[in-house]
Amino acid sequence: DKMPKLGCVPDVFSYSIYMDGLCKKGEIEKAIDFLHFMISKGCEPNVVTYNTLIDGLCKKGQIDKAVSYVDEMISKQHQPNVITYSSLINGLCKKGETEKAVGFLDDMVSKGHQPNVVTYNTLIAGLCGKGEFERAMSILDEMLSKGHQPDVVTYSTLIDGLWKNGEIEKAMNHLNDMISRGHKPNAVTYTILINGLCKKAEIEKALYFLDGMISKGHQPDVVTYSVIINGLCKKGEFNKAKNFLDKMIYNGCQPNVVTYTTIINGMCKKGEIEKAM
RNA sequence: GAGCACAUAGAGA
Repeated sequence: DKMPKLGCVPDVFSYSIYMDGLCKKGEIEKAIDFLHFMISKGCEPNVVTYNTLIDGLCKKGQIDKAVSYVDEMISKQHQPNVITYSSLINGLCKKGETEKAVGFLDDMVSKGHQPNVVTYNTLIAGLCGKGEFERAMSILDEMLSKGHQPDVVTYSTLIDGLWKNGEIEKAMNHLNDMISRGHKPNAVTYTILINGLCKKAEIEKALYFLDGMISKGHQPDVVTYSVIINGLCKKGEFNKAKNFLDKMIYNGCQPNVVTYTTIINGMCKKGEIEKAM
């Protein structure tokens, strides 16, 4: 609102950034109104503007509406790109509609759009989340055969999915595979492994991996700490859990609502209501 | 010469 008074007018970047803000807040109705608003101000939305809105709709599960905006952008001569398709595929995956998501991938290929590593990762994550590992692996094969190198996200996704499905051997095979291919685990990869070990109550090993990640220069974040605190609480080791809470704060990592809920719940489940208070 | 404008993996209940 103030921009014109300051002698400049918002351009498509400004509008798209604001649009993204509305979408990230989940205010999708406002985002749709905003699309019309910017047009009324004489600013034509571009591919990024549409992608932003389409992703917002997809994240709300409104795939059909998202597709209608794909049609609209096409009618305005804005061709959907790999990000548009990735958003749609992600939306379908998050709804568990992996069948359709695979269909969209085939669709985009047949229309001459090349999926990239994010598109593939999105689909692999969706398939892993549904326990459809066979299909996830066939997508992995497809990306390899097309010359797309899996990245740390691809591998982390597979490791997490397989481990949570009890296929720890296979998960570790992928870990070794990624390392031998020259991809280093990052903080998320380490956290996935630490979580897997904590869930098996193997805290010692988990802490060994924690040391490993720190020595490789990856700082544990609020998720890493929360995972460990959860593992300790589930074993009733509240003093150690409290030590980690202190340690994370000391290390400049702010506990969040999940961290505290983890501790409070852990204590309450073990009848330690006083401590929780 | 200025804008990290949009998509993917990890925690509790």
